[in-house]
Amino acid sequence: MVKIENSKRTILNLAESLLQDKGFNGFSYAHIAAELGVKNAAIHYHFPSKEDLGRAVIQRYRDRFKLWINNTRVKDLSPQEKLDWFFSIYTDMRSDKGKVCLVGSMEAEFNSIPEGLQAEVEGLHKELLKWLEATLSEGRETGVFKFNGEPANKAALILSSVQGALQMARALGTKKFRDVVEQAKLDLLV
Amino acid sequence: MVKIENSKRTILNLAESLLQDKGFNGFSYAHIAAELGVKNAAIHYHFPSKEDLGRAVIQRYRDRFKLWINNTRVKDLSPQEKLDWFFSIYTDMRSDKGKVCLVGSMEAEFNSIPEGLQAEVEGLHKELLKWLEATLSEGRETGVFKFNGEPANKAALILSSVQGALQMARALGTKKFRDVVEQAKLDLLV
DNA sequence: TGACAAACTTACTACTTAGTAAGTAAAATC
DNA sequence: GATTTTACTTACTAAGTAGTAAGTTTGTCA
Repeated sequence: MVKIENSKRTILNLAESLLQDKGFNGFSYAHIAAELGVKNAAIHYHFPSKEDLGRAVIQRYRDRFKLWINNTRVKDLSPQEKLDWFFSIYTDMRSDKGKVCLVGSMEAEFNSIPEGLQAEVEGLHKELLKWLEATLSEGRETGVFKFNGEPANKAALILSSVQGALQMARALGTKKFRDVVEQAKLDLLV
Repeated sequence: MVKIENSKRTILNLAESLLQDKGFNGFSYAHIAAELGVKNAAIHYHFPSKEDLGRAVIQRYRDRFKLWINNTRVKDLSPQEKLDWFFSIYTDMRSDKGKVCLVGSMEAEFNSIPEGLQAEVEGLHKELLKWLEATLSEGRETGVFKFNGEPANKAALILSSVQGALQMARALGTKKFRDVVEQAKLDLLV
């Protein structure tokens, strides 16, 4: 008997990775089991249904994001540094086997995933937007960012564009992703 | 015996719709057959493999886009009108049962679709970008658009953002999609 | 030391998947 | 009018899917 927490965490890690690589309909319990060297039923023991597994992955992601943004390491950064940190999350995904944003992956397949997952995705997306909006707002007030319109709309545009850019990079290469990030920064220049 | 062209076209219409609704891994030959009131094998008669069907959908989409942009209806428009026409394509997708961009849908599942499809998606994405870049270039030269940096990068950002915004709208509603489009226009204002 | 519970395996079910081979009815072509 | 071609249906196959029930091993704790 190995430690509970390790098995469960390893499954979540693999599921998260597969979600961002192949999509929810693109991986199966058999893939996870094979990779871990266990049987299918072992995965069902920890996560009875695929919906349970998907929900757990997103819930963990949400918790992690909340922890990050409330950590002084991020909280005390300047708006520009906060934005750079934000972009670096996506740059890291691109570097990590060309993964895409969890939210984008699930929203592309939104109408063929369980409802419980849809609700979880909605929650995560709102949290990402809210933080980005606050960061853009703070940056404009302190005069380091410049843009027209509502911070909420600018946040929606920037988040959509990095989400889309990670997908674009799969067909057109990493350079295209970097171009989008650079353009997004350029469009905030005072 | 019904007409060849009608059957084939009906299958393509349904497949395109399902691709933009559920994703490549989210629909099956059985779905199409049931909807059309025929048997599975009838679909295989027209498109031997699912890869053949997917390729045909994207090839038709590429042909359609080429026809549109070379038609005087679009070719003779002003840069602003061209951009509005471009955005209207995506607005129409959103109105049509919350569909997403074909390219975004396939790129989200890129690593779990056949290689022949990947190549076709790459081609389509390049064509979309090329046209948008030319339109932005023309608009900046004639003084109706204003932006920093390369037109190619601005095109990549705008295309990524509408692609991402259609996905975002599935979780957060149509208003969010419209907000992104308005912000994109605002960011081009002279 | 014995009961219990955690973390599995074995062995399975019911269903869906893409894909095929052989047959059939009707339309088009010679 | 006979032959061929088109557009299917019928009837499969082999593989993969999520999920379950019952048994087994192994560590923990009273």
